[in-house]
Amino acid sequence: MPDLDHGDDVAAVNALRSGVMRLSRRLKHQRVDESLSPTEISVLGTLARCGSATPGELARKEHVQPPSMTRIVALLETKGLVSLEPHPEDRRQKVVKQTEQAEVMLEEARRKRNEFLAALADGLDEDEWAKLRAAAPVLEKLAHL
Amino acid sequence: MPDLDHGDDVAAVNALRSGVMRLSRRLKHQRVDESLSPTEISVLGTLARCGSATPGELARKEHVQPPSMTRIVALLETKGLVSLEPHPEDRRQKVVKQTEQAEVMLEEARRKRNEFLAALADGLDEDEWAKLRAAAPVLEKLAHL
DNA sequence: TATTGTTATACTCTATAACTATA
DNA sequence: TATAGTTATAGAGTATAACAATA
Repeated sequence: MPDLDHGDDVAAVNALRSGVMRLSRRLKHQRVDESLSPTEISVLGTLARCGSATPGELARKEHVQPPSMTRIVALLETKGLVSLEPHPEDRRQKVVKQTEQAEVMLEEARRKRNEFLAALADGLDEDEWAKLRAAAPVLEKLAHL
Repeated sequence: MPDLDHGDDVAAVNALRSGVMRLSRRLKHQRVDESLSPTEISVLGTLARCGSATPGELARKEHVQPPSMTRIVALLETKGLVSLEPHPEDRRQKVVKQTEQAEVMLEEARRKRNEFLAALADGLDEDEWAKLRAAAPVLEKLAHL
């Protein structure tokens, strides 16, 4: 385990928390699609990686409560971005899958996101950008440890 | 400007956004003080660094609208964590300062935060932790570019 | 009896619009 | 006329509690 007693780590921890909270607020407003909340986009991203998942699995991965995921999945289904199928082995559960429309949407979203971050990245030098690139997967890991 | 056309950067951008959003959700729940929202804590952190600021300055730094900052400052004042003084040169403005109680609280908060992150950090190796440490200030910079 | 998911409800945080006071 | 801050109101997102269906 990293030694958190050092002053450097204490400062880093503060910067990390503060940076994550403020940046999340900015990203929340810089939506790739006005009709999609950050969590909805994140769910679609998860489905794109995992193929499919049950509402319960999605709730655990996104760190929201089951009733919240029920609502999110229902909204995504209304928008035609996911389909719900019965679970093959357990009739209590459901299987959430992304539709083809979601794949098209994600591709478009990726393009817009890159434009936004490219604009932000104008203020970063190559070294700073490299540090972010290196930390990105660690942030993801930290998010669901 | 970093070249965002590369596949690596596209993947990093996705991981960055997704990681920041999910981690922010976790941090939101892992509050150092149940009665303090993440933005309230962030405002206190800013005041600890800058000494004092006007509500308008705080709103810009935290990326919230002025009416939201009015409410946040009012809540912090109710809790005895900030004091409001008249601006010496402009009677429209106010000066927000942290109280001694806030300093004590922040010290306690830092201790609890470190416990929480130390627990999380159990799942990271030294190399991953170093990457986070390096990226933390860049995240902060990105948050208010 | 435990678990998955849903329904009903309430809360927290933030935004927008309209207003007041000062520059 | 422009700016700093406030008041009033609305909306988005999530949580908790209670419930239904299935294991």
